Amino acid sequence: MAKVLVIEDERDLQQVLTYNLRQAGHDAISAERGVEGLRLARSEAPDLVLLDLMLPDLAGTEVCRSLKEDVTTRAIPVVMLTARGEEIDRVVGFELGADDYIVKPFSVRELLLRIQAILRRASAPSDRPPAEASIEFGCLRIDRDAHRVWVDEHEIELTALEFRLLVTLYERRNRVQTRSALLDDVWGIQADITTRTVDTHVKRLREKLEGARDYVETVRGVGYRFKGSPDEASA
Amino acid sequence: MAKVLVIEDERDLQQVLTYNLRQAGHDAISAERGVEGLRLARSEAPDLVLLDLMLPDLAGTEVCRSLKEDVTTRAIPVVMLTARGEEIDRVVGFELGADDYIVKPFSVRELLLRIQAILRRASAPSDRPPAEASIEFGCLRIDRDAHRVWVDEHEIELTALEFRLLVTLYERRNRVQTRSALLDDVWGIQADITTRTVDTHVKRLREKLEGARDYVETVRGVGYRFKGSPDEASA
DNA sequence: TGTCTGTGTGACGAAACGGTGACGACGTCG
DNA sequence: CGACGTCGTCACCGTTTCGTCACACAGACA
Repeated sequence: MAKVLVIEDERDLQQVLTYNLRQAGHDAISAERGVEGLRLARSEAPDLVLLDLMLPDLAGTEVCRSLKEDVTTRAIPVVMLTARGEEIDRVVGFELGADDYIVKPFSVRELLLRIQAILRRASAPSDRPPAEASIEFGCLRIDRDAHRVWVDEHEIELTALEFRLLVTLYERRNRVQTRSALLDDVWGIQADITTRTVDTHVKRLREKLEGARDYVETVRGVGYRFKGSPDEASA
Repeated sequence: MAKVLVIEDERDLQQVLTYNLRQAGHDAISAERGVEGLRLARSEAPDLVLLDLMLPDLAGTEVCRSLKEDVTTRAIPVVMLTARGEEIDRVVGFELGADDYIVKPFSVRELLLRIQAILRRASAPSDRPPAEASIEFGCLRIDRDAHRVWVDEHEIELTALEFRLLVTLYERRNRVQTRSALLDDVWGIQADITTRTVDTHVKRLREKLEGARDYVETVRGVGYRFKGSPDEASA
């Protein structure tokens, strides 16, 4: 399906990862050190990189930065692995350009799902316009780059989390997102969060959305859905 | 019906299981230890493995892992049995590749129902196209992603349960679904539900379906059936 | 036609679900 | 250090949804 480069020094974990990736039909290659990983990333042109943050030589963050600085590897999605102890601020990971972020111990199943999602997002940029930087939707305007949102020409202040929640819902408009799907996509996979937390943040988001609050619909017993415009819905 | 391998060291429980499996028309073989179980799994090619998590020699988790690593046994569905005390995180079970998961004490009937469901799922994965996201059928339109349903261009509001019931019936259109089959597929695995409950929900569904209500037919003495279009029916 | 079994229907109590406000933990910044 | 902002969790409450029951009704069969 796709070629995945695993950069991970712990042998056991590396084995588990490559094994499961191959099980899932992927092509897996691996490196134990950062420099080797960078080399492979350039020569093998993987579709995705799984990167441990703790490596013997280079810090994972450095590897990530390098990957994102190099023109030949810049476009490759990076998924970071971090132990629970070393919890970086999630934002730092995304700042470095990581596309996703997983805290150990994680479930292999969930990891694979995430990889699928990222590959899908990366591989099919054609059927869905590759994330517009600026979104205009009814009375709502979102500037992704600037992380700013306006409702009826008047700016509202969202936290980073609320912003991600809004954008995620918007990107999947007209599709119900279950709470766990949202936890995956917005929070980043950590299952140690109550699903009710999603509700709370939806509430906070709605409050701030004021006149645009009705775009976020509740689907009882299932999850939440961003209401697309009528014509889009029927399309 | 199917060949089931029971790997369970407690004699009593093993007896009960094999007895009931045979009662239900299955072919049951059993092992008391993990290694023996693995051997039988390879030589007997069962259709399903019932695996206790607590075994005298190997841990059930190890057995499961081995089953899933071996090419010849990989495809066999595994159902895990665990005592309530040893509650594993459910995710761990699925990580190991278990297909289902039952906590003791369980009702034999429930176990059998689960086994049925898994066998049904495993036996016919290919004959049916992977579920269309949008369904158009006569005056009925179903959008699975959005969880919305229209009858004659006019949207109707279904509860989550009603939606699942409708989709399930539709997916198996032209085939009668017994009440217990529906309980399995729509309700999940709550065996503690009266079959009459199905009737009630069919009634509620029909009410909301208005002009499309006749798609849901009653087959007296058997169950319910979604009436496919005439040409499909004869196909 | 009468009986018997199986299904439709309406009502009711219990449980589940989601919205909401409050609280404490944590990190940041002045 | 204290004030502030953000986030995760919890408890409460109104509403919806669900499961069950009793009874009416319909089809099968003699």
